[in-house]
Amino acid sequence: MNLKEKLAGLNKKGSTLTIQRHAVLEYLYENRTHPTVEEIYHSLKEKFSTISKATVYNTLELLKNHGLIQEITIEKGKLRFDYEIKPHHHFFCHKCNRVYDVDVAGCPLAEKKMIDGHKIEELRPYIIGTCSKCLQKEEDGGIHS
Amino acid sequence: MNLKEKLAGLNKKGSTLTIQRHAVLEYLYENRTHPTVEEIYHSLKEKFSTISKATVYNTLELLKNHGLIQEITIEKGKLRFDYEIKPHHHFFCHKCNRVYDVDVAGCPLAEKKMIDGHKIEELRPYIIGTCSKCLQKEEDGGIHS
DNA sequence: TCTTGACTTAGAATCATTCTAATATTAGAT
DNA sequence: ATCTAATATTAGAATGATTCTAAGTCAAGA
Repeated sequence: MNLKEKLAGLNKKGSTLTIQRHAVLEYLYENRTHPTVEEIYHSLKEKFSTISKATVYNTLELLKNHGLIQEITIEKGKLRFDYEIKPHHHFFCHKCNRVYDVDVAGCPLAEKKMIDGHKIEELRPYIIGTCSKCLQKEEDGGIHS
Repeated sequence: MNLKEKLAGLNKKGSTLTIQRHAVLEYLYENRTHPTVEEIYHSLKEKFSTISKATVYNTLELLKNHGLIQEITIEKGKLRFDYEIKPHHHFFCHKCNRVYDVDVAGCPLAEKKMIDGHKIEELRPYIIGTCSKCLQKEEDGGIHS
């Protein structure tokens, strides 16, 4: 879904499209790095010097509840958000704390609505490890040590 | 792996098996409800009135690093832990905040060591939704309303 | 234009986690 | 058994993320 559609989606669902909400969604549209709330807030603060953290949190919660963005709980103690809502896996590098999108075909849960009598509403397939960049660094270090 | 094996495992890996560490691991062995740190601490506090939260956190971190327990980041803002380390999916009910174990056969990541050049060290397959108990409650409510 | 409800704001409050510095315990050497 | 150095535990302070609060602002419809 493109940015305009999502912005329009907000209105349709009975929520006002304020300048702050526009800014948050636009930020996520332009930054596909799975930013933390702090990163989003800090960046928006430069454009809108009076924007409040509460507004950022409220907006992210609203967008999430409208199904327009995705919440990521891959890293302990802090939230990240993703503009992309199509189901996909996330890879978290515990060395550099980056989050990567990865495509994994053939997930047996992809089409399931229920499991063990529980209603499935969202999948959060997370993978933890060391990313290619960090592996490369370790290798470079290894050669000279 | 049974409790004795895990307790012995600690020693083998060069860590002292203190009474506190024993208590934490035993608590997880006996409580397979994926308890939060607060729940673990609160319960142990009744037996060991002087146990410190720092010790609980340190011990959980140690056990996790020794590969004896599993950390769960399914719920925003707080950690949970699982005695069971065999790969399995977790289901989080956002109505009652319970975490369930679920078995999902045929995960295409099960045997993979690498993905997109990243080294896979741990899988955290999380599912969010409404659990059977909460679905039942909603239904009961619906009948009478 | 007025009113009402929705939205934003700054900062306080809360909650989870980590840090700190002092004390206690352990394992290994004597 | 005693000593010692390293390791572990403790209480409470500090930090960091998130939520709450109360006051002020804005927006859409009468």
